[in-house]
Amino acid sequence: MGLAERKERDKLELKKTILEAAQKMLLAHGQDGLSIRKIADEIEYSPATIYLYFADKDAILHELMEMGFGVMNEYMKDAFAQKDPIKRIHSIGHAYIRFGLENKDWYELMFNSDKPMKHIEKCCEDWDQGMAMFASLTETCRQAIEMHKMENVEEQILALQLWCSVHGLVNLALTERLEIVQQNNSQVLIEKTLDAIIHTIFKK
Amino acid sequence: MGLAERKERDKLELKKTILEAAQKMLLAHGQDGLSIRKIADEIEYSPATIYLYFADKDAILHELMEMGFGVMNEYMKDAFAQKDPIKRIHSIGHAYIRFGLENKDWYELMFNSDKPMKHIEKCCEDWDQGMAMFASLTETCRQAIEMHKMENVEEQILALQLWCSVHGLVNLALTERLEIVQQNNSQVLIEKTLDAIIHTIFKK
DNA sequence: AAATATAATAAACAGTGTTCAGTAAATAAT
DNA sequence: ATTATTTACTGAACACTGTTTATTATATTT
Repeated sequence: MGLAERKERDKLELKKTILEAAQKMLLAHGQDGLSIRKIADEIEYSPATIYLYFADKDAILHELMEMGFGVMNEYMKDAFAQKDPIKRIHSIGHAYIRFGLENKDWYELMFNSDKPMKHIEKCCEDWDQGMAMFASLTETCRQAIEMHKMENVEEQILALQLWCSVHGLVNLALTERLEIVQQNNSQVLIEKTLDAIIHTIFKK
Repeated sequence: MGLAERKERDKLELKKTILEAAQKMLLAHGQDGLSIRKIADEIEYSPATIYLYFADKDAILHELMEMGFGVMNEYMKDAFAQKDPIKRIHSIGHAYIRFGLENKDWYELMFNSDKPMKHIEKCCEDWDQGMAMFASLTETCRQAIEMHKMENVEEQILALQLWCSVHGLVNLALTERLEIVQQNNSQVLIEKTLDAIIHTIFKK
């Protein structure tokens, strides 16, 4: 059955080509500049062909989202490797923010857009990479709580507290709300705020 | 010149009618379901007419955003009236989150969408209501810092720390990221996280 | 009554996601 | 080798979107 297999490979091949064109467009023109017709144009197929490989646009955005987590993991690798849990939290925060600011379109897809989530609902899938990342953060928080002998602190709540802070910070920055409210150098402002967040939690 | 004035009034009248139809659509079907052609249909004018009253769709979304701040102010009124600055911060946080969760489409427009911001840039206007709200929060932080004799805490940074936390929390909830990561009752989770944020900052 | 200014629009342009009937080519069965 | 069937693909249409422009109808001035 070598023939059937080659066929299968060819199908995957075109699917990959579509996704590559989609990624190129996302990075060049953002989610708004990403259209199925333009993808079709780019890969020199008709728009209808794309629907033989993806259920709809949401499905494409979902796959792009998964690719985005791949990019993010690169940013987070070193941070998660840190031994000391509190230093690790600091590094994770920094890496998270840096990823967000440097990859607006990936970030949008992974943490804001409802379109990949719609696909997840439709197909009864999971937001598994997001869940995995949060689980890792929660585990780091557990270690930090243990190490610092913090009382009455739930690891889940602490993890969420950290996540929503950096998530909010990144979003305010990406949507131009920060620089309008405060003319200061945004980069420095963000840095100082992240430091403040972590310091207030783990102050000695 | 009573006639010219009546004309002027009539122009404002139709502008108001357009905005009312737009608001109705926003609340019924969200920003995606809000189209100029549907507004035109609703008010029984041609789409082109709307462009005699608004430069483009961004201008309409910007006016809606301003209306959104009106709605939000209702939510915040009691909170800002609190005497004790720390209780006030708590109340503001609660009111902010409640507003966000109960008014997804307003919130989106005010704090996430780039379209009203594009209009602000184009017309060299200000995000004045957003700035005013942040200024009030900053002033409350100044009072809290003074009262608690907190050292090495900048009011601006503290205000931003609070804002980005609740902003992040609201966004995670509105985009369905919360309930996926954590199956617990989201409402309770949010409540506990807000309490934790404020407790870690102002712990005795 | 004629000239002018105002208000509204029909129609077009260029784009979007998506569906479906139909075609051409490759494979399978006879 | 010829026919039948499956597979891969597409043209064209549908129902939308924001926006512009030339034109028309109405109202106001002269």
